[in-house]
Amino acid sequence: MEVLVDSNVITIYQPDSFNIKDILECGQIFRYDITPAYARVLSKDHCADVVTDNGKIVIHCDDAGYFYKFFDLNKDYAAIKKAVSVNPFMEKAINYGEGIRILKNDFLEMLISFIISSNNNIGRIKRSLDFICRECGQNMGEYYAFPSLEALAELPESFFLQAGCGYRSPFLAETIAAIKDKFDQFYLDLKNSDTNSAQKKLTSLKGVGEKVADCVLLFGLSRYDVFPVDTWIYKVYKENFGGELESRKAIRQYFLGLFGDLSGYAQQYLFYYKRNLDSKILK
DNA sequence: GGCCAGGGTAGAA
DNA sequence: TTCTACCATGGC
Repeated sequence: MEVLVDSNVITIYQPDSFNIKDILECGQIFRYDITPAYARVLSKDHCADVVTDNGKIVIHCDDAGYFYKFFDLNKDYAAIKKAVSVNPFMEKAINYGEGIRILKNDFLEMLISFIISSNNNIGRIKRSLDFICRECGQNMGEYYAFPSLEALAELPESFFLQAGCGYRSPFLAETIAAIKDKFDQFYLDLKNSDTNSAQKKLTSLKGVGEKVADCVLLFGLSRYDVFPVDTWIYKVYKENFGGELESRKAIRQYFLGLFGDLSGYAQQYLFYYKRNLDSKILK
């Protein structure tokens, strides 16, 4: 595909592996609106409007450099698909989610979002995050930014309860308090750590277990040698990979052995396909 | 009205 | 180290 980048517009001619519906609805992002005609995507304090016409994709945004990276446009997804297409089920999953790209999203936003995600559903996660941004994020005119860490640190636990975060509210308040004065160093530490020790550092935060840490690593730190095991992955392992393992940790290791450094991509195809298949969401 | 959702924590075994 | 009970909340 050919990508043209202007200051506020990105144009993709003959797109390959880019379908905005697949990208937004595969569970990696919670702040977006989508209609058949167009989609609005929010990340940190940025906003992009995506329209598809005649097989050409046009992205109007506030910072084309940010969204060129965000949409991972400098990557060959055809090669990734070929590599993770290890069996007929994977072929079907990849065919279903052919337009998926793993977004390079904001680390802090991913950390907060996936703490909220635990034992929760995507609809409620979206509503909680929307409330938090509307009440606490900067008003950008047509949308609200994700709140700064300083703004988040001002919020009492009761605010998160009001946002519908339930029993995760004290986890959020505690984790925000723990990182607020050392965020830059914490972030640099993670960037400079191998994936296993980065996961350990993340799980030391309240509300962050192995699965949430894997999601933060995948979507917020561009680590692809991870494999978040949620309820859908557990199901697809049991029902479609003939799995006899029981623990999430063992299932994670099984898939890491299968997909290696491309595990994160494979996981997204599986999650999206299985969830939509079982929920009878047709394309 | 019980089950489920992009699970994690604390305490017991 | 692994197992269990419990955790808010809304949609179905």
